[in-house]
Amino acid sequence: MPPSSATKNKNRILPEDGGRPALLLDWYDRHRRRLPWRPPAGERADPYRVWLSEIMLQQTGVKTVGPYFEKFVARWPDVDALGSASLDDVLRMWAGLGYYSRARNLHACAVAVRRDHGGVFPDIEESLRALPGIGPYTAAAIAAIAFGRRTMPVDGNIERVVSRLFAVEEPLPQAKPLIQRLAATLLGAGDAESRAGDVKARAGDVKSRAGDSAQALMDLGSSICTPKKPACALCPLNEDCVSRARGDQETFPRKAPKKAGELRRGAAFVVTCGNELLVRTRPEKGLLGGMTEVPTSDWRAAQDDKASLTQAPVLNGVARWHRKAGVVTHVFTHFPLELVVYTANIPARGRAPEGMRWVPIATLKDEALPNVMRKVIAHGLGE
DNA sequence: TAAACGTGGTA
DNA sequence: TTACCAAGTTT
Repeated sequence: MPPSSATKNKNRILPEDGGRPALLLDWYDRHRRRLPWRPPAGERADPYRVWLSEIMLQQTGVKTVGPYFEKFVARWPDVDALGSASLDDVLRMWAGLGYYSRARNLHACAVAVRRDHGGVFPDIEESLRALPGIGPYTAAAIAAIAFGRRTMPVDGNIERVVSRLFAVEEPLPQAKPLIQRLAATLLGAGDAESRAGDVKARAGDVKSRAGDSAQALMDLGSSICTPKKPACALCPLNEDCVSRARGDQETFPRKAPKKAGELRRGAAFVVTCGNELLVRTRPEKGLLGGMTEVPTSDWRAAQDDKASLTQAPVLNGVARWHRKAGVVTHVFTHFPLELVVYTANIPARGRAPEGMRWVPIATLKDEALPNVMRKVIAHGLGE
């Protein structure tokens, strides 16, 4: 149970919400970060930019996203432009950012907004939630930040802030519904007259400053209420924080440790002919879906180099494989990978094997190459 | 419901 | 260095 502010301080009459929403917004007005997708204080955010940034920011740091966001809005200034682009162009621009299903869903979402919503983002959480790549968090974030709807998106930052503020003992992810309810208490009251679906609701929605409240919690989580060594002395909610009062704030949120994935091994084949490289496109679904790669063997926990070599592409029997010294290592979310690299330089560039193609090495930077493949190619082409 | 899904930063 | 974390969604 959250502490009752009324009982906490008997000498003051506090609002039902304990005054936390006001403290939070006051802090935000003084400390809000300037970010590429944020308009100046007080200005309405562009739904397209909010959506694009929210998709990119899923499990991805602000610093990493910055340059990608700028590239995207420069090339595709609105959702209509993005929906008119080819999926391949979008994947190429996304290469290196990771979680590539996001790029596919991004494109599919832009197409759907054009086709089903007249090129305008719906301003209702439920309709947003129905679009590709938009889950519960992102729907609430867009509704609150771009449209002023009175709803509270809950991301990893807010889970941490709220679980500490109220000392939520239930572990994640079971605690999500409880944290969602507690987080919503940090929204301003809005207009008592407002009702969902009512035209008047907009006035109440805007009054609650839901978007600013959510972003305030996220800024708080990233700069003050950090995972380790939180700067509680600077926190606008510190007097209200249950875990801080007990001194065990760093132990929240409660979470079961996750098991590490098993190392997988395989071989990658860097085949050149003059200034061209042999590549192929991965299947649409699954790991690195739709991205470009050099041919590789399977990646398995129990894989030896000899078995890998038997899976080399067949190049009219002319290929002389050279085992490159060392290995390329890469860590995915759910398993680490170790690839040995074989190279071959063939004299005459015959037809590429089934499902593969030759690309000029000079244009590789324009390919939809995930970072693991950039590492492999750099290793194979290096000294 | 739990596992799949990238990459880079931080301690 | 290992381990965790980052504005989660999909299946």
